Amino acid sequence: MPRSFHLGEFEHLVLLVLLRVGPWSSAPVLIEELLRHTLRPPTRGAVYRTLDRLSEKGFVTDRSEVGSPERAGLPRRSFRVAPAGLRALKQSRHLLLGLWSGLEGVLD
Amino acid sequence: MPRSFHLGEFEHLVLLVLLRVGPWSSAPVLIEELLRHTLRPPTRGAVYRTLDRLSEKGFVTDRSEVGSPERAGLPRRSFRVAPAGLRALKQSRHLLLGLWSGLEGVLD
DNA sequence: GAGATATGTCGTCTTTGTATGCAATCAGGA
DNA sequence: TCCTGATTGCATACAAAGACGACATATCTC
Repeated sequence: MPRSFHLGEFEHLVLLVLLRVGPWSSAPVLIEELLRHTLRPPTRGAVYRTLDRLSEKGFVTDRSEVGSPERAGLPRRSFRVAPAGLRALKQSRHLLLGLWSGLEGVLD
Repeated sequence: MPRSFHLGEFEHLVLLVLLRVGPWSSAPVLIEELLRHTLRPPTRGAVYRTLDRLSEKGFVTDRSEVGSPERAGLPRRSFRVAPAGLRALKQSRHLLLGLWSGLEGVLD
């Protein structure tokens, strides 16, 4: 997939979930949302790795907040979908919608 | 993703395309259809490997026809989506539709 | 402090994705 | 019939993605 922008399956999910929960969310929040939608509980390691990769690709922007102990358990790292990430999401969506078109009956 | 049924990104595409082109299609036909929908030209090797894996997982059924030289260049191996494959496709679709819901404006 | 809980990192392994190249098959013409 | 080139199937090798689990660090409560 060296073709620059192809999202892996899990990368796709993580990116989508990040878009849902909103800008500057932390990994635990993403994990919680993932759990709500899929039944599989992803390990934190998997999520962080994926976020790293998405970050390297420029699909998400991340920032670390060191000195803001506002509330209990405040995360140090938060993420948001970058423009390129949004583009990739749109692209995947269009592709799938196109492939599904005409199969509505078969696929429920 | 050892979780039995998770489709990889490309596996998903190949399975979907197989569903589109119809039961007992050959790899070249799938490749052609893939080209029509995605802009990336997958190599034959990639498609065959993916079909092998889908077959191992029970998502596609394949058969080899040896003695049917009906027409020019008739393929020897053809594939169809197995029930488990259809289930996996439905599942992926439901998941994505769920994650997209509410984001229509953002994702076009 | 001390213990419990929450958060982030990393090494390692398995699974997927991709490219390359060889072997077999087949069509069509010399 | 025997080349020749195109098509098809597959093995091999390797890169990227996904997953797990152990470890480290922080934070809260007491």
